[in-house]
Amino acid sequence: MTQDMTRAPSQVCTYRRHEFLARADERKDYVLRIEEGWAAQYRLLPDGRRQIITLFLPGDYCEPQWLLQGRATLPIVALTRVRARMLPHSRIQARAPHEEDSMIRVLDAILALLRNREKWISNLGRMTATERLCNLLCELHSRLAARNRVLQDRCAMPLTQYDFADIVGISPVHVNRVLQTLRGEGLVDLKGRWMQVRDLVALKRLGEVPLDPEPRVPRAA
Amino acid sequence: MTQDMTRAPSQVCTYRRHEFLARADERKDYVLRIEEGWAAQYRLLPDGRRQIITLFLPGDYCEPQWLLQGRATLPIVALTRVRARMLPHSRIQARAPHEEDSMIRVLDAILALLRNREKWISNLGRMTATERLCNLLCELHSRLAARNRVLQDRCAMPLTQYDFADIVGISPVHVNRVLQTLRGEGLVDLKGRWMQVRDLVALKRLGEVPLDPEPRVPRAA
DNA sequence: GACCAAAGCCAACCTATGTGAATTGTCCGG
DNA sequence: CCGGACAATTCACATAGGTTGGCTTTGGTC
Repeated sequence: MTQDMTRAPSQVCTYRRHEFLARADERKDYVLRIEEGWAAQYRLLPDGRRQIITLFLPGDYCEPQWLLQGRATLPIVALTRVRARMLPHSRIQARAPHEEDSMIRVLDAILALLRNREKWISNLGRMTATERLCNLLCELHSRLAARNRVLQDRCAMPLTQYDFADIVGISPVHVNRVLQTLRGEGLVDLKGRWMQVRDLVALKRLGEVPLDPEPRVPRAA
Repeated sequence: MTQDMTRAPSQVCTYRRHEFLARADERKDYVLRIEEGWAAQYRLLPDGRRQIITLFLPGDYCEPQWLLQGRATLPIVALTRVRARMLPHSRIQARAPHEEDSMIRVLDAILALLRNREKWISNLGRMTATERLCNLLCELHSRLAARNRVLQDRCAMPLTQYDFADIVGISPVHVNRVLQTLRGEGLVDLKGRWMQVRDLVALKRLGEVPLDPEPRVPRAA
């Protein structure tokens, strides 16, 4: 369980669209690293309203906190066909700090999640529908770019308008309205599972993507 | 720096209302444990819109992730007079796992934050103003109860209606409307920095506080 | 015990976004 | 090439919640 465990090629698993990578409260003695495809973690209200909490893209660790808590808290569903690598906890712990899939890297991923949620919370709480969508598109664009998955100004965009709705907390109909406008103004074009970003700067401006991350005085002061 | 460092009584600091416990991007080589008072972490949009991301109550570690990232990401402001204990990283690392303020405890706090944000995201994204407020009130009630700060059905409630607004993402005026209704229906009474919970069950029901945490089939399936 | 600022409250009006339901487009397997 | 299912689009109408502005109460301070 030392040499073999840490050297052996880790297991690869695949999921079809709509298949679960995790269910709520399931035990997990591994962490996934997504190689291909998209997945979403969500919460469901009793009456069927759904809110997507996290998006997992290629290269992301899917639920790094499984390492620490040993179980899933929310369901995770594949939005496309997904290929992922299973990284058993033991394997991660055996890695040297600088190596791929080491403890440090996974902890870092947890911190990144935490910070991303700060952003999502302020999006949902304080931004308009248009701002939220632009902000999301910018986020996806930059995450994909960081993984070399943007060619020219085009990248894959497997999310349906229903998915968008469940991420930015608006209705599917309104998603459609906003996307039409953005398309009309020549900012982005979503068509057939692909996104073409025509004016990234304008998109960032609309999405309030922080150019100056400096805080001001709080309202109360 | 071994014996002395880990045994010496850690430094206590106090902040007045509206004073900063942290500013964005400040270096932090300690974690705070709130002993008394409330604090809030927030994001500010360029035009002044504010969204509170985290509330820190007595007993909470204020920004456990400072341990891992060594710096603050967002400003934290005192909502009341606050007394907090400074726990230097070195001190935390020197603790045995079962002790107070050990590494494990702090990591646990990070995970708790992560999970709490899942809830806040789904609140903001998919619940109505009334649901959000009820849910928040339930959360605060239970967090205070866990720290033995609820007597009978009363507890301190230092948040102003502006604060509520910036937490649940609605306008202060609407906070007022909703609170009036809740008061009128005999569910809760917010008056002069105190909250009296008159019907906790009804409050939880309105706030969608999960009675069955089981997930259903996602919309897409 | 008067004063001031902050917090709470209220009403009239307005708009961003939701809802319901029907129509069209697209893709995939047989 | 056809049928079915899902996705996108449209439209008419409804409403939750935002905004503005003014008034009142509260609580802390000198």
